[in-house]
Amino acid sequence: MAIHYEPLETQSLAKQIADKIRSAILDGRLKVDERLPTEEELAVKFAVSRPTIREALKRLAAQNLVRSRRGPAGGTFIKRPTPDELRRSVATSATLMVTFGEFDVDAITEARREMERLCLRLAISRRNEDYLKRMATEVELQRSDISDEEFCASDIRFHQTLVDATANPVLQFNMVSVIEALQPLMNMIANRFREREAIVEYHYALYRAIKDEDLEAAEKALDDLIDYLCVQYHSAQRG
Amino acid sequence: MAIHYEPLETQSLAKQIADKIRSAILDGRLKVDERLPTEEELAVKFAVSRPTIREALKRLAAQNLVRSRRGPAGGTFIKRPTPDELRRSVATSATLMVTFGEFDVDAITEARREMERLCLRLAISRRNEDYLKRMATEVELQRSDISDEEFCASDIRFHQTLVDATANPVLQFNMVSVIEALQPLMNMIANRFREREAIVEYHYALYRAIKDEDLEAAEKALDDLIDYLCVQYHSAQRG
DNA sequence: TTTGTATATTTGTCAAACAAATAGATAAAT
DNA sequence: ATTTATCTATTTGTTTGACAAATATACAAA
Repeated sequence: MAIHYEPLETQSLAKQIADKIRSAILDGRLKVDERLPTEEELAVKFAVSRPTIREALKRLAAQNLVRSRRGPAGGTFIKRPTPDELRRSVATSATLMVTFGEFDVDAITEARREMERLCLRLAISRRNEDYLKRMATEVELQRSDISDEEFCASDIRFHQTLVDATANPVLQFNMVSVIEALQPLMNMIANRFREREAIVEYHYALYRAIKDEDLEAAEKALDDLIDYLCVQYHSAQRG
Repeated sequence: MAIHYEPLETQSLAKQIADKIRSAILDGRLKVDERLPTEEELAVKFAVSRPTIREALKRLAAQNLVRSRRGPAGGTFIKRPTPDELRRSVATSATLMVTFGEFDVDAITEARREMERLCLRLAISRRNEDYLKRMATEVELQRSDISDEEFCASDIRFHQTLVDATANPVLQFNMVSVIEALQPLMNMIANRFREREAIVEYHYALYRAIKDEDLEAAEKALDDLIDYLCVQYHSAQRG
């Protein structure tokens, strides 16, 4: 019988130190804007050299958990990651899941259909002129003569606005990854004029339905849009 | 009028280098398992010192994008983050959003109610004995005499299993943050025996409804559970 | 054929120093 | 007296050079 030994994994000192400080931040033993000791002092405290301490701090900086400033009043401070940084981090994770094939197209479209439908319902029940105006602006833009990149960017903004209209930050946070995950597919089919035109019309139908507070029409427009994207995708796969 | 100058932000060399390599990874110019040049060579290539290169690589390591090994066949390799690492990263981001007050309890419960209801529908339509068995096991466990920590962990597993039953990896990925986000609230009320008992009964009702493919009963059980959590939370706030 | 050993390579760590930014104190000029 | 310039101390940013530790490869010995 094969004996399974412990990983024994002697991790690098820098990683161990980074993990210690991170958990101190996450469970509140270190508070936001608090100043860490200087790198020199940390080196003494952890009995390692300054470069090792720096590697640890850079790991934390990569996760937006600390920031550093030079000078006498400088140092390394506990930082509160901004919502935008956290959203961006989630979006990156979602993109990696897609590029490494963890999400198949069917799963992505199903999730998006279900979740965006849900957002639709809430958006209509909280109908708000401001968001409607922003959606109309994006549709206008998409009808005009813009580049494929601008079209894709506008597409993202259109759907994100729809999600923002739910007035629910948790849904907004989660939809980032779903919208982002579908983007490669959008890019693929956005460079054909006919496809773009069709998509804009679905967007307009969606906008109108929300404006009229017509849930049924809105759900149909969303279904049609996603069905259309699926068909286009599968035909592109064959062709 | 105050003039707003550009940030002018001269970022550290290590950060610039890390960002360059990261974008090369993300848009596929560097492929998984590919070996980067040695730290020495990178130092020459970017015209900086080795510690600076190392700080850059450690930033990437913190994001699970590279791994390093010592020795002749060692070096720094492009790594594909595992789904679990990415989920953990999302969970951490969600936790930070909660602890920094970006999500209020109403938004969290609304999102969870809506999204878990959606998962419920899919889970029933894809009813699977394996997942049902796992849910039953968790309910049994929750009925037994376990610590509060174990109870909370089991609660997470119960709901995660429900989500897994949708067989949709995108939903699974997203629900991590919603389930995680509600956890502080769970912890708060899990240390009272009566509350625990009530929660288990809702879990059991949920399990039974899915087993019987009774969507209506399942939605009611979920609603009741979340309503109960809300009531408990608000009474705890007052008390 | 197996086992041990040397060797080269590469990351991990350390030590000491200088560069650059910057807050605060001090001196100079108006 | 108030502003401006300069100095100084402090802290992160970066460099250099070195040694330690791990490990794949080749080679020698049993």
